[in-house]
Amino acid sequence: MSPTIHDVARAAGVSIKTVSNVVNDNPKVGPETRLRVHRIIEALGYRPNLSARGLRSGKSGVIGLAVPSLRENYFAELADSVIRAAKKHDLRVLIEQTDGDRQQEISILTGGRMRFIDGLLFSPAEIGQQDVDVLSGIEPIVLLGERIFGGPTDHVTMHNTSSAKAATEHLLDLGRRRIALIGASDSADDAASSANLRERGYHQALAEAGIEEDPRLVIRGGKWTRETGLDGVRHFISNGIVFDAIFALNDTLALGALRALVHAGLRVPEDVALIGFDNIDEGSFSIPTLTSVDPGRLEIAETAVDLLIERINEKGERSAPRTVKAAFSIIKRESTGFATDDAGPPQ
Amino acid sequence: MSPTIHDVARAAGVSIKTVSNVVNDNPKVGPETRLRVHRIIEALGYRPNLSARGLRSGKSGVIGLAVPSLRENYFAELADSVIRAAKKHDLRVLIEQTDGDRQQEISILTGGRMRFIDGLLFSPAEIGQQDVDVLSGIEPIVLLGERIFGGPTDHVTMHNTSSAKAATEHLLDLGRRRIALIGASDSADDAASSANLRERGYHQALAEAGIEEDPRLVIRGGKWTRETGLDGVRHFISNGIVFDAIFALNDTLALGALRALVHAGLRVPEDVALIGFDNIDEGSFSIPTLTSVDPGRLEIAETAVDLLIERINEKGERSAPRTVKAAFSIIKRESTGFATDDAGPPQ
DNA sequence: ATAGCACGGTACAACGTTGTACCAATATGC
DNA sequence: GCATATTGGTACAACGTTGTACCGTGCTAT
Repeated sequence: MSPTIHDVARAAGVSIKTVSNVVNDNPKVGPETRLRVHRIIEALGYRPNLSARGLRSGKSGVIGLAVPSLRENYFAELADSVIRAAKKHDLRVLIEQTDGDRQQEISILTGGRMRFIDGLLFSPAEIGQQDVDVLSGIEPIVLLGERIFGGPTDHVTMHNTSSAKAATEHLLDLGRRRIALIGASDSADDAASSANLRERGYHQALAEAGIEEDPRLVIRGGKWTRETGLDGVRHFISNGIVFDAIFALNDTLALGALRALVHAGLRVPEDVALIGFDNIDEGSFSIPTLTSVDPGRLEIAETAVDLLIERINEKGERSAPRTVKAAFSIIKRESTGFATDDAGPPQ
Repeated sequence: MSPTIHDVARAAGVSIKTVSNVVNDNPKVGPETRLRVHRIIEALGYRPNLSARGLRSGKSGVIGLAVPSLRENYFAELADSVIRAAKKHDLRVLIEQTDGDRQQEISILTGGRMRFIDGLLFSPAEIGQQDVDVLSGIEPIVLLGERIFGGPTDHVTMHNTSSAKAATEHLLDLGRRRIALIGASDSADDAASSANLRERGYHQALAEAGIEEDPRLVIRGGKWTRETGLDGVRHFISNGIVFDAIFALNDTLALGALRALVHAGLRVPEDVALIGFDNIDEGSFSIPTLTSVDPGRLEIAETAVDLLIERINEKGERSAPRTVKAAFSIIKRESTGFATDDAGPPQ
């Protein structure tokens, strides 16, 4: 068995509390005692037992991150950013995957699977406004992304509508007029879903430009996968629907669409300009490179961790929930005609 | 505060042990008592405190996974597979990133940062044979990938050499004779590194085919990133080195190379056939889709979790370390001339 | 009738830590 | 020279669980 604080205390001829004080840099211990204890700790290879510490202090030093799947690039990159942000505060991250499944999402929130984490960063995919009550659990939660507004928890999100509007305007600036939208929701119910928020920006931009919309240009339904993007373009082509630009509601859709465009012999950006959303790493290496909305992933991760830590350390009354929106930007690359000679690494 | 086992016991009029027995499906409790306790648990929303349980049982139900970075697709996908495999055994996964940095790798192994995990899956990038001693820590460790052989721990790996040989043979079968290698190591010291093992397979295949090698076709040094792949191809072109195929030692390198090839107006696979290694998701959506060596990621993850669990449950003497190699296969796609009409999702 | 036993349950200690309360010795103030 | 801080330390309880040992009741087998 690994040595405990008792073993160290015995070997050093002091009380266990003194060892504890040394370990925690508690001032109440003289310099030479401190040195002696440190030496014994080193010699024995003592490491505090985090379960015991967690039990005693009520903190484990671990936060949870629940995302649909790490196989979706955006979430892998988000997880990377979260782990880095957490590390700065000496926190570790436990990752759960929900597969975008409502049952699994709820089970994580209620199941107590994560009982010893100090707090949870939760990126919901399916649960929405109607599930607000399951969020009022005990542990601090910070929500990432959309779907639940006015809930009882902090919320870090992005400028979905205005950035989507900016993306559409970028295509309009290129002179495109028949701009397709891929990845729209097939249900208007959940007005706060990413899909519906972003779609709103699309409509706003077109309206302000005085463009008459063709509803056939909007592909609804389907998961935000490459298949959906690919099928969307195929649908346009096989039905003779003409388009000169595509706004895909995330990069994965855009990359799927890109594949179908190339396959069909359409040139990007000459025949069709293409813009995605998320600015995943892959977009700077696709052929052509992909113009995309950068939703501020790094800022989202860092803000979320900061908010969560505040909640964890909050004593007494829980203060009112806050919502933070990260700054966005449009990253212009080859798929809308902007040369990126050197396909450099993303930030 | 959340309710404890004591609250439940008081409300149900039983002892805390009985509640514990109910929670753990211990048989020593009558049906109606069990029902009553269950009801109270439900009503109070009681969830066992995992820190306390962990302290008492010496197990936390959490395993660690240390990888260079989730931003590298292979590791994101590996993490996904590990989380899924762990979930089947009701284990949770805590992820640490080492950034492929030797200091960070060592600090994870020695630092006790992960003190309350039951075991660690460790995917080393920098530490090697010379660091074998830091592995003989207390907690069970299973190594993923290469670099350390004959160490004191279990080891789940892949058929690096024979699969690399098969990859090269695949290119030879297409009639290619000037096969470039991208991603080779610039140090022959660490014979057990993935790079050197795979390179050996390349040489073996060429030798058996009776092909005289041109050392200029081997690009050494650089991280396994898209940039390195891209730079490799640029180097060939700008130096007038002729080649008709590329074996990239991982898919990221291959995708970088692909970008440079397209940029240079070379057709894949007509002018240059291309094969990668890892079979990451992205390869089935690149343009053209990427032929790759599938190293058996799923099998690796599941085997590793199984081995780790065995170690965790092992009592007394630690048995001899084992090494398992997963089965590989060559996934033939467009980059070596195999049509994949429908760019379907990977397994 | 009684030993034996299964059943359903309880009491208590222990896991390894840290907070609270306390204490002894030395230094400080007037 | 005596009260009073200050410093460096100790003892003990408590965090919430589960394993071990135990106990009472009622049933079965002799």
